[in-house]
This record gives sequence, C-alpha cells and structure tokens, in this order.
Amino acid sequence: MTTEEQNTPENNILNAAKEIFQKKGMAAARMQEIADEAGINKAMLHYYYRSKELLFEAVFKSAFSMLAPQLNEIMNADTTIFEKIRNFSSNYISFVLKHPYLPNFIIQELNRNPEFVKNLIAEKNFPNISKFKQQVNEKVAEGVIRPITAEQLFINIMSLNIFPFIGAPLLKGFLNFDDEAYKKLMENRKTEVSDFIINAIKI
Amino acid sequence: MTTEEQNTPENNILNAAKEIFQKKGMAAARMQEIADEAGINKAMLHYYYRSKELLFEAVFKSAFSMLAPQLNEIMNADTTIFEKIRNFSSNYISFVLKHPYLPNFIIQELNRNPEFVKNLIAEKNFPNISKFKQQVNEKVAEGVIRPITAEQLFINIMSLNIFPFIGAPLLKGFLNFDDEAYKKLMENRKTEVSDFIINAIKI
DNA sequence: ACATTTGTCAACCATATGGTTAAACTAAAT
DNA sequence: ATTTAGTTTAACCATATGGTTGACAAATGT
Repeated sequence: MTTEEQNTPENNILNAAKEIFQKKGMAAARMQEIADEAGINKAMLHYYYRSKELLFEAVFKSAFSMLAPQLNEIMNADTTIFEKIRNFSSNYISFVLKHPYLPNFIIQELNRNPEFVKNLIAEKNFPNISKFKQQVNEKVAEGVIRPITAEQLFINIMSLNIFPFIGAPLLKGFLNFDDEAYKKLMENRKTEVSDFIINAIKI
Repeated sequence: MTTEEQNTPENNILNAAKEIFQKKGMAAARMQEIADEAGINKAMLHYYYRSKELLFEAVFKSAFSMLAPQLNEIMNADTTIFEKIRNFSSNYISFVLKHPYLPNFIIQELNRNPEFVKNLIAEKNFPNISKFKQQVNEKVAEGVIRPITAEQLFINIMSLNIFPFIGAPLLKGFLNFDDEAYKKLMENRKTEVSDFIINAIKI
C-alpha cells in the first residue's frame, strides 16, 4: 500500500477516537469509551494527545483530509464540467458508502464551531474552486449551459451528493424505506445525480 | 394571533430549552444554562419536565412540528408538481432564514438516535408523499417530465433546499463568502432552486 | 551492567452535572 | 384566619468525567 497505515499506538488511538467521535460527536464522546475501543488505559490518551480537545482536533483534521483532496483533485482536473460533475458524484457516493459517519461528523462539528473552518482553509489541499468557477462562466458565455452562477451550481452539486447521507434517517422515514432499500437508492444516485444536474444546466 | 403563544412557565422553559438545545445539541446542552436562559431555578426544569430527556423530547417534537406540516400541506395541495416545487423551495427557504438552527438540530439528533423517527411517524401530520409520488409517476408516463422515480426527485428537492443551511459553514469556507454574501445567495435560491429542478425534469 | 528515557497502568482528584429535597412562599378556597 | 394546593428556591447528593500522579516495566543508550 502507498499510504502507510502503521500500527503505532498513536494510530491505534486515532482510529478508536474516530470511531467514537464520529458516531457520537465531541460532546457525547467519552474518553473512557475511546480508551476501551483502543484497548488501552485512559491515561494513554492523555499521554499521546494531551487533552480531549486535541485528540478531537486530530480526528477532525484526519477526517477532513480524507474528503477534501478528492474534491480538490476533481475540481482542478483537466476535464470538462460535465466530466467533473460525473466524477465527483460517482466518487463521492462510493466513498461515503464506505464511511457513512464522515459527512455528518464534519458538518455537525463545523456547525458547532464555525470558526474552525478558518483553521482548515489555512491547510494546504483545502479545496480551491477557482478553476471550476472559470469553466462555468466560460460555458455559460458560450451558451453551452444555461445561465447559472458557479457558486449556485457548486452548492447544488454538493447538496445533491452530501445531503442524502446526512439526512438519511429523515428521508428513510419520509420514504418509508429500510436500510437495504435506501442503500440501493444511493447506489443508483451515483449516476442519477449527475444526470439530473447535467439535464438541469445543459441547453 | 391564531396560534396562542401563551406566557406560561412551561412555554417559557420550552423556549429557553429550544434556544440552548438547538444551538448546542442534546449532549452539550446544560440544564443550568437552560434555567439561566429562562431566568428560573434549575429545579423548575425538573418540576415541569421531569428530566433532561423529556425536556429534550418536548423541544424536538415542537421543532419538528414547525417544519413537517409545511411539507405536508404543500405536497398534498391541489397543485401541479411544478407549483409544488416552487412553493416548497420558496416557503422553506424563507422559513429557515428565520430559524437558522432548526434543520441542523433535527438532522443531527435524528442521526444520533435514528429510532426516534419511528416515534415521529406515528404522530399525525407526519409528511405523506403518496400524492406527490402518484403525480410524478403520471407526469413521467405522460412524457411531460423526464423519467425519474418520485423518490429520487423528492430527495433532490429536499437536498437542494435543506443542505445549503446545514452545510453553511463548510460552503462559506469553500466559496470564501461572508455571512452577508451567503445570506444573499440564499435569498436568490428561493427561485434559483426551483428553476434548477424544473429545468432538470421538464422535457 | 547500569542509567536513562519512554511507555503503561491502577488509583486518585477536582469539578461538573443531572437530579432531589425540604422548607418557604403564594394565592385561592373554606 | 386557616387550610390546602401549587409553585419556587437554596442547599444538597450521587455519579460521571476529564485529567493527574506515582509506581513500575520495557526499551534504549552507554
């Protein structure tokens, strides 16, 4: 494997903390529970990551860095907007089906602590959408796609891909779907979402 | 006013609890803080609502019942699908601009406790989308709109309207928008969203 | 072989927190 | 005026929780 997933105590703790923090959120997570999950003494958590706050930050940044680069890569790739929309929808949905707690975790904690986003922006690899913006504006000017601002289109792409996971419990209720049926629906969305978006903008 | 917003201690407590619970979530909210917000002694909370859990449930149901009937009304109205999409987008966005913590609160707590949705389904006024489903199927059969399942369309409508609020901190970061600019963007979405959806499905 | 650093743990600590209690206050009912 | 029921409060309680400590073991260096 290229990314070294080493078996250090730090990593062991981080994985356990991810599990618990992502399921329960910062406030409801318990240090003891994380220690149990990692199979170590509670004091070890403080030995390796001083405080709950710092452990949380490590988890959050690690989680964010799993998602952000994907977005960045796709948005800055040398492909048409249509391909970008198709790639992102397909990749993102595949990825989140494997990590179902991730988007909700990030969104949730960012709402709890909105200033934290400034922290993330400073990091390298923070998604930059300027190329995407330029492309959208060009295509609108050329009359290839309907008039829409790049920002609105971007929000639409994100919404259609992310919300179905975050709002899953609610949507399952509204649609009266069980987990199995809902998962199939998500599989279909890998292509349905991009078709929908492209139909909306293509002239 | 038609809806009696009485000044009873119960209501006073409920409003204070809404404020705190919606901002911080169940786990991070403190009973003392709610008491302070309501300007009363902490024991009063337990006098009127036995426990934190029960107070939380009262807040949650009250919050949910502010949103659900709107959806229900619009979806079951005697209007075309296009009108439903326009009405919902416009009404929902207007409403949430006034109650910015609501959607995140509901989504968040439903994720924390997915079985709770069963509780809600039992309540009267739980949104029923059968009429909407039937309409979509008809229009697809008539060739008025592109082939799409009612479920996927429903998810898309919900996603495009709700996510921009829940994901606001993240989206503000990506777009590099301040609160003011973002709010204007949301105002524009009252019509942009429905145009987008209708373009996507209309043949 | 010895000393030093690093890692691990059980026990402990201070504080925060949800919840209780018993007494006091209020206002209507008798 | 006295009783009664409902309301409000300060003080208190038990427990949970993040964090610390001091002893001890395992590496690591010399």
